Amino acid sequence: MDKDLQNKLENFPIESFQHDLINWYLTEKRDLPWRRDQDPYKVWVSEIMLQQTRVDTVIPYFTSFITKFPTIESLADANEEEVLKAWEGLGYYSRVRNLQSAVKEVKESYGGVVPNTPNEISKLKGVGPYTKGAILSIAYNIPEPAVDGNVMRVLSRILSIWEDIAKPKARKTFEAATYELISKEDPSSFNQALMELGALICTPTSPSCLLCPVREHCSAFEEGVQTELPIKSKKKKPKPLQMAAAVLYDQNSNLYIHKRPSSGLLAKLWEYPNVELDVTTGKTYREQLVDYLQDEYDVKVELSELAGTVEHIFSHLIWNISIYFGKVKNTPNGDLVPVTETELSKYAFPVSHQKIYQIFKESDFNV
DNA sequence: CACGCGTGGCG
DNA sequence: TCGCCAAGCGT
Repeated sequence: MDKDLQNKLENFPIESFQHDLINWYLTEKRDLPWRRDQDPYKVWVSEIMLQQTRVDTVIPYFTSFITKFPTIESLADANEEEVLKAWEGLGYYSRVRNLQSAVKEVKESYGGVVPNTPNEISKLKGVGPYTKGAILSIAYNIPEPAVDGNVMRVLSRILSIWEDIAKPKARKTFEAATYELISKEDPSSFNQALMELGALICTPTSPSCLLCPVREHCSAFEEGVQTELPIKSKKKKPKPLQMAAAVLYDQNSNLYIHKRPSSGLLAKLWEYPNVELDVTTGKTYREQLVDYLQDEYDVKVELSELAGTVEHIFSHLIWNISIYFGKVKNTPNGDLVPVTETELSKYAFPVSHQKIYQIFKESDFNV
């Protein structure tokens, strides 16, 4: 461990800090659906959903997901399409594909019981250092660090750690500190309390230090630098791409959709056929889309004029999608699947493609 | 290590 | 309007 940090921890009133933090948590913690019991499966599902996702967003998804898949076994045996549908709109879809894969592994190799050792649980797909510590501490009361963005922010202030928390190696520093600070009597409450404090009091831009149960232990507050911490380097801007998408239909009122590849962006989700446009050619977007539909799906179409646009912002890129409608003139190849509008609700789409369908539905375009 | 990987909310 | 997210993980 860093010598300076070691020095800070030696002079830190650990027991008093634990006591003040945990007592605050036990009094003030929110009544969240995944805190009703310590079922390791439910703790696991909640931790995966909460990765990079707000509590308010997760709550309805968690409730309905647990209703649909109440146990390890039910999720392991579930149809993949149905599982993706339950995640539709939550984002980071590899989370749920990895979760189902890991749950199958638990069913087959661990008798359906979530393992309770760091080694075994780390081998499960989608369970990284944070989720490992969260499940072990919250479900099994094992004193392992669960270092997320909240914990790094809170501890960077408490201990005045000026390390860039955007760098992967910073997590090591905070794990080392947490090993020293964590309550051996109640590691579950301790870890959750750090995160709860980060969510409710020790917030990123304007922390409520006057309400903080541990401000007398906080180095940054003492120095008046709480808003300078944590140090976090900037991410780079997403790169904009021009896209065109087609809502295709036939004389039987079928719509034509395509399943995305099993890896990469929005893997295994469904979409309306679309193509990235080359803005350097002389061809119009509409012409490029017609050519693409012919080349990719062997389909001839009668395409409308521009019907609308949809923007889809990812963390690393932006799709600017121009929307067209089109009647198919022949039967497309098997990569384009005809479905009725009723059947659409069984397929999981990214939000941008739900918006594309909305534009189609709300238009006065007659199918 | 750097980057790919979603989405909706907020100051 | 727009940057910055919010309980990260896989490669």
